[in-house]
Order: sequence, then structure tokens, then C-alpha cells
Amino acid sequence: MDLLKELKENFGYRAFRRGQQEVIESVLSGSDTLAMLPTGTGKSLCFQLSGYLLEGQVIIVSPLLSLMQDQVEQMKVKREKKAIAINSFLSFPEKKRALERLHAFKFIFISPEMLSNPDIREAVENLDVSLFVIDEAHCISQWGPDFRPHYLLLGEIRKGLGNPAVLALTATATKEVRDDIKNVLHFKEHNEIVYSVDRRNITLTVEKVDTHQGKINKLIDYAASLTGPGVIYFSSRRLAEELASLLREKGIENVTHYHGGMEQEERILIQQQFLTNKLRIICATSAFGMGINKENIRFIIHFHFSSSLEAYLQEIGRAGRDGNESAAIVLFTEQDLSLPLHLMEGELPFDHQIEGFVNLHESKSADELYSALQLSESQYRFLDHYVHDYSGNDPARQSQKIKQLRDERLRYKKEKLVSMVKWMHADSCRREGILRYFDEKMEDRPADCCDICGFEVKNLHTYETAAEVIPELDWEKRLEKILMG
DNA sequence: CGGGAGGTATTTAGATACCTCCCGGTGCTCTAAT
Repeated sequence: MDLLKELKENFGYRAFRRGQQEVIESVLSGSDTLAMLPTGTGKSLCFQLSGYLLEGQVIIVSPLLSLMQDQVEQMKVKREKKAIAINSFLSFPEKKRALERLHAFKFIFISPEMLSNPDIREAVENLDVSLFVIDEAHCISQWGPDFRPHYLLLGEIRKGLGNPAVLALTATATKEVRDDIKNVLHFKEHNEIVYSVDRRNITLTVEKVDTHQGKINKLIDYAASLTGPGVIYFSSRRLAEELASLLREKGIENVTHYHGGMEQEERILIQQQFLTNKLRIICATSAFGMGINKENIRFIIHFHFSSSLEAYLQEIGRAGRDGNESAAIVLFTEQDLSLPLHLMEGELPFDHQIEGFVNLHESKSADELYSALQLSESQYRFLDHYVHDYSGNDPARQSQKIKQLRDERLRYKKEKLVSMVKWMHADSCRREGILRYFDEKMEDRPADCCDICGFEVKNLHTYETAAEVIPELDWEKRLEKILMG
């Protein structure tokens, strides 16, 4: 088959980007495929073109509603009408109608939660699915075991679909995480297509500061002196808000905050304004990022460091997609370690909660369990998921098993955190450190590599400011469309 | 665990010092009430 010809006919492009052809060839050969391609490679083209060249339907599992809506919308702009997103944006009658005529669609976007619903499963199991795509597949490993356990059911769901070929797409996954993904999805004969995670145009800097106030002062300096669009990451919603308003008080314009506690509409609006250069700096929690396709982000500052090197790489990887020089700066104090540790521990159930749950879950409702054991949502989900795995055992044994699982998970997360902290404290090249973590070797050092290699932020090339504000997109209509489906 | 808010004591009427308490991220979906 002449893939180039198909590319030209279907998309009007004359050449593939790096990795795309290889992925499509693997998918068309019928093998399961795990593709790790750098951000901005055009991963969705891989499953779209493959879909056109295969007989049956394509199911795409996506972690975020906004991501799904966006992809469907983009496909519709390109005159692909046979794409639909099945999610909670649909009203009950809309959902019912969509399920009745699901066979009429070629590309079906869906969340792992929705896909686990028995009615939906029945509907999709009647389809003729030729490709099962998992977008942002690292979520399986990053979120599956506690935050979003439905990710762990995808292997079973695949079986129900008649074992179609799988395409798992991600930009950052260590070898360990890739193995995890393959296990959960029950990979059979497969190809792994892995490209380097190195982003040569992003310089890496870690700055140790003595106090919290010292970090704030540094942040103000950077926000005032760095040009171009940037994102500042925080691990607290309150601080993201406070620092955004402090920066505005200091005369820095077009700054706002963004986090998961805000209204969906407001979040979409901020993304749009950032994309069109009406906002320059976003003070955000980790909620900001996935699905942000902005070419000219010039800097990413971490006011709080990420809880793993993978997450860090995802976050800084949003900079410099246009290939121009960009900066990643971590500001840290030794005291910063307590917050992520605390968050990790609070996410999983404590001993007494495990024991209580094991004893009470059969006689009490979910609401009663929540209040009797003072459970958070993620603690409840963890317990609810694993209590069934050991239902044959006596309560003491059951509790012991669940505690073991919790300890393992906690250890796993702490190890990731420790790798991040060690990396920040290291006195050897930062780029080499990251590449080593991903089992890569550095071939060729870029000129502006990292602070250890002699790079100083003050020498950062002054960029052409993206002064040009992109003409008013009709965001209100867009917003309405996204919200109304 | 650390930072911020708010209260109290101290010392002398506005401000500082110290204590205690509280809070802290990521997203999906369903249901019930409006």
C-alpha cells in the first residue's frame, strides 16, 4: 500500500512526521503497537489514517472530556462527520440516540469510566471494532491503580470487543511504565516504537532557594524579565491564585490562574485566551496542560516541583513546540518535599480505614462508609476496587492483603518522587540525568543544555514577543459547542 | 510537614510574639432537586 499517497489524499500532506509511518505500518500489520512519540508529532493522525485504511470502527479512549470534544471538533472541521464523543456532555436522550446508531460512526471517542458502564459495554460489543486506541496511555499507570481505577479494566474491555488490535499512544513513559501499559491492555504480538524524550530546545535549570519568600521574589523577577508566553506550576490552588494576583500587583500584565476547582466554562475560556495570546502567563496546578496545543510557550517555571520525572517532562514538554529556544526552571526549597509526600499519603487509605471497610462494606451503603470512615473519594475507590479482589478471604487476611497493596503503591509513588528530588540535587548534567531515567543515552549536547553545563537564565536569548494577538476567534460559539456537544 | 489565618498575651494603645488550628492535586459519572 502506498501510504504517502493515502496521506496526500486523506489529509493533503506530502510527508509524514517522524515516527508516524512506522506506527501506521505496525497498526496495519495487525500487531499491537505501543508508540512513544514526542509531543507535537501528530499522534492523532496515526489512528485516523489507520482507521481509514481498516475496515471496522475505531474506539479511542481519552482521559479528558475537553480533549475528546476538541478532537471530534477538529475532525469535523476537516469534514470527517463520522466522529462522536460519548460522554457526560450528552443528555440522556442524546446518549440513547447515539448508542442506537453507534454503528454509523467510524471514530468513537470515550472515557474509560463510560466504557466500563454495562449498557455501554453491551452497545460497543456489538460493533465491528478493528482498532482500540488508548490516547495518553501513561494514564493507565499514573492514574489506574488509585485515582481512576477504570483504567485497569481496559484489558477486559478489549476482550469483550473481540480482541481488536491496540494502539497505545504516549509521549513519556519509562520502560517500567511501558511494561505496565502492555500488561494492563493484554498485549500480544507487538511492536514498540520509542523515540527519544529529549527536547533539545528546552534548557533545564534548577535553582535552590532558602525560603518560601525567596522563591516568591525569584518568581517575580522571572515573570518580569522573561518574555513570551509561560506557565508557572504550583501544587496548591490557593497559591496559584495568590501568586497570580501578586504578579498583577507588580505590574505584570495578562496573568491569571487555572486549576481544577474552577468552572468548566472558565477553564475553557482561559485556555482559549492563552492560545490566542490574550493571556501571557498562567499560574496553574497540574490540571493545566493536557490538550494544550500552543506552539510558542517560552518558559515553564515550577514553583513546586512535580511528583515524578515523567510528570515533570510532560509539563516542560509543553514549551517550545515551535522548535525555538525555551526555558524550564525549577525553584525549590528543602521544605517543599513535605507537600507532595502528604498528598500521596492522604490519597490512599490508612490502616484503620482498610480494616473498617473490610468489616463494614457488605452491611453499609457507600454514603455510610464515607462518613463512618471519613474517606476521601480516592480512598473509597481504592478500597472498593481491591476489596473485591480478595473477597474469598477472611477479614483479617483481606485487610492484610489490601494493606500490602497500599504499601506497594505508596512505595512506588515515593520512589518516583525520590528520583525527582535526586535529580534536582544532582551535580551532573540535568539532561543526561533525565535521559538515563528513561534508559536513553545522550548523543549530542545542545549548546544551551542546563545550569550544570554552564547555562544561565539571564543569557536566555530574548525572544520575539508574540505581540500579535490572534484575531478574535468566535470563542463563545466554540464554548457553546464544546459544552453542548 | 509547612504556611497562613486568627486568636491571645504582653505591654502599654499600636505592635510584636507566640500559639493553635486548618488545609493541601489530578477527573470521570450519576443522581436528585430545581
